[in-house]
Amino acid sequence: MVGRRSLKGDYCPSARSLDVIGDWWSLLIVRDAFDGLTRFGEFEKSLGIAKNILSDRLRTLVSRGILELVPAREGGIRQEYRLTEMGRDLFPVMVALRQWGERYLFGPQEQRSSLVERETGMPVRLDIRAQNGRPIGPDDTMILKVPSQE
Amino acid sequence: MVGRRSLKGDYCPSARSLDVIGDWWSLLIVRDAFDGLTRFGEFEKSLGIAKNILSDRLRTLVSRGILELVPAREGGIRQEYRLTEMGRDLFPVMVALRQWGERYLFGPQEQRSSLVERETGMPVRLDIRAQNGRPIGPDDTMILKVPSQE
DNA sequence: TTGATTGGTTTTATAATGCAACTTAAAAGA
DNA sequence: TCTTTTAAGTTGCATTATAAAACCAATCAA
Repeated sequence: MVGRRSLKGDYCPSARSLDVIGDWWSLLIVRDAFDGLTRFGEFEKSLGIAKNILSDRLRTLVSRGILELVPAREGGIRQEYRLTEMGRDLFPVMVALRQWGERYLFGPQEQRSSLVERETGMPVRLDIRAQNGRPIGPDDTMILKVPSQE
Repeated sequence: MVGRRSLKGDYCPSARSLDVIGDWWSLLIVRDAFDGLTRFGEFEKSLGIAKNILSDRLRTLVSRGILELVPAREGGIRQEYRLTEMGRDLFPVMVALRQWGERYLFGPQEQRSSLVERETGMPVRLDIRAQNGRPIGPDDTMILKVPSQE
């Protein structure tokens, strides 16, 4: 590899997002962070990731504003990795990935973790709607490219 | 690398999804497919991806059921890559990535492509709701792990 | 039927990844 | 206080994935 082309300058927001969080590990770390993990060792154990890679990914996620390094809390913890607002706003991405995986990557009887509303225990729903609230699919939409890109 | 650990057996649907589409290129190819691209050369030109990598990714996406290889359409086209239903169902993932990128990865005046409803030209909205329709965020939810995982 | 285009494969170089061993500093224990 | 343990990395090396470019075969246009 001579160096991956950056998509920072791409006019497509999806492309820029993937440029920032589109590698193998970053979203898995974010998933674990949503799940309440905060410490280096917790991520390491949960993901089975090599220490140097985890170190690099955490550093990158912090530098990009998705995680922040909180110096300490109580009881001897040195530092914690916590989701920033930017990181928490990846919630819809995680939910969308989860829904797709549930539908296509599990057998009918297969056990899976599930995301539920805290109060009711009912599953969470994600849907795409037009401004008027009507649910829509890909065929109801189109991409407006920026002029210079055409 | 000695071979990335597969997450096929993970109980978390997000993890399995990332195992399938979590590499650098796959979702970019899917994005282009949503945008109407179907031919090898179109993807190559749009993404600036090396041919061997594109070839490998397309083969993988087909083998996983996200794209399908349609033999021909009209006028001597050899073959086309088209989204399957499984692939089209990645739409919410793409929209979620797009919304996040729009919010955090563009300057206020910066040009960007936008996803709009075809009929009205109005932007598309994505939201997460409880079963009763109330919009909710990450703090309103929790993960139910499978028993054996605990 | 010749030349160009499409859709790849092969080859080779380099960057990313993973593993294991090592380091450092803080926490816990005696 | 001094030692031991643990957490959180860093470093070095082997391996794999990726990229670029050259090559190749089947179409397609003329």
